[in-house]
Amino acid sequence: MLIERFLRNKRGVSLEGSEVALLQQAVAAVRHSEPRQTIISQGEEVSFCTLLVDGLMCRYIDDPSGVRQMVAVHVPGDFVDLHSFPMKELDHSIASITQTTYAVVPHQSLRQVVEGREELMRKLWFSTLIDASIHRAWLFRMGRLGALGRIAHFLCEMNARLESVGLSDGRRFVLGLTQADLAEICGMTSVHVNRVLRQLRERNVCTFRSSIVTIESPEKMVDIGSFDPYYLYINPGFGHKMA
Amino acid sequence: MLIERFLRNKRGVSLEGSEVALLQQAVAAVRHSEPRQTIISQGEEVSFCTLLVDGLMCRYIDDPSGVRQMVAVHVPGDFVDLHSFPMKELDHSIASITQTTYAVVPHQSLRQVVEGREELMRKLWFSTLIDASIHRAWLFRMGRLGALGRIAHFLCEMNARLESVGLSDGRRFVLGLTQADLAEICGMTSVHVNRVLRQLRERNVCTFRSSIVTIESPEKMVDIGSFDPYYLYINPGFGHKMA
DNA sequence: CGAACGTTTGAGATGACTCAAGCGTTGTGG
DNA sequence: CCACAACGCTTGAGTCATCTCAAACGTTCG
Repeated sequence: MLIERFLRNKRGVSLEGSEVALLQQAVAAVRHSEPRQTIISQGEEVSFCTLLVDGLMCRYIDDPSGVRQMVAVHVPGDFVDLHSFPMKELDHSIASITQTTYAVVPHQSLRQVVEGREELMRKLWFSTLIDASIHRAWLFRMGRLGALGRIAHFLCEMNARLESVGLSDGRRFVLGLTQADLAEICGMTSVHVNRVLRQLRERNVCTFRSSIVTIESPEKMVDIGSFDPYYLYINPGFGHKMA
Repeated sequence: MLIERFLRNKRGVSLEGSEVALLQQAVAAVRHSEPRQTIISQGEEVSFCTLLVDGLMCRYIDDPSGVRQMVAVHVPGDFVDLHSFPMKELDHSIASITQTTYAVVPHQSLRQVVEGREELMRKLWFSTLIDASIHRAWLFRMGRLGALGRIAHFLCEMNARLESVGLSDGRRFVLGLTQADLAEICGMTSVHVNRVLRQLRERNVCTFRSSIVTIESPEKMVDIGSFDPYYLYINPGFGHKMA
């Protein structure tokens, strides 16, 4: 069940059994990566897409001076670079953060799968647009929130996204990021990330220790981060998914 | 020729004459707006897309406290909310900045147009992915550049995008934004935007007066803004488009 | 045990913000 | 045709958030 998490619990879209089967068949290989490996470099021409099955990946742009800015973090079930299917080349790089397992789906196979299936193509398109929506929320975060708000907003997002694929209980989850990673995500220095995390801890809002995030006060978190999960297009009823 | 600028000079994609005609026929109405009008509000269910023909529009997210963060600026030829076609609802609002002319394209018509035309659908998809790519560049801008760099980067982007649709000569263009708009785009205050613009002027890099931007030193601009236009997916050979 | 890595803390520098006031231009009504 | 309101731009002074540089600490792993 490599792709069972893909588009799971997303509002406005839902894969049918036959579509899941088709995508499953399009998987050419399953691979593993060590932490902190570059999977695809900016500008490379790519002929396949990467579906993250386990672990965390990120997408980043580097500065001429060598500092990176992460532009996306991916959780299991994300089609990390589905946009390479229509685009062929990427404007950024992709790397693993933790150890990962991922499925490789050749563009060629995708082309066959969507042939004559506009509805499925629309769903794939939709999936890339959620990524764009997340980009916009990140822009809001960077533009309008201070350091405390940025970290809180990001952790709220991770909580919501992981919960929707069954990897958070809504308050506690494993997040294999370092403080330096958080800095690259939120556009700040790791020193300042450290101070902000301490504040969240001292205010009994949230703790982040050895890769485990515990949200003590979801209300305060949401408030500090001005977080509204609307942009994630998560089905509000996803808790009752078996109904 | 309402849509003649759409996807013009973009690398990796090019509309055929028949496709242009089809899209043209899908236009249900042409409308005008005054400056500073909300066109679509966040959360609204939409049944049509907006193709900007003339003027500037923006997309923004507002803060609970009422401050806006712009997440996109659109120039003529942009399909402002093509993503509403697969998504149906928007996670942000859309507003005009200047007076605008835009074409209204019902989702229904688009559905008919793409039916059985996967290649055209792929091109539309591509177009929404360029927006996502621009979002990522904005994230880089916000996360890694200081105030001076942010303004320079943004003006470089506008220059490149406007040039690709014939609205900049490569150094000089009309940009109907106020300093307060620039602040909302770059995540800073308008007071500070003002000081940064003065710096660019005093260093003979760029001037921005009464809606006219003049880039005196493209080299310095690119350098200050760490600008690499790769992410815009503009055809490098677009100057020779008639060849 | 030592190296490598991530975290923590401090002190000082600086970039960007806030508040506040003045200026210039444009458009409108008397 | 003038006066004034509205809006956007400009500038100054003081404050605060975040960064930089630097050092020390803890843990993990070979």
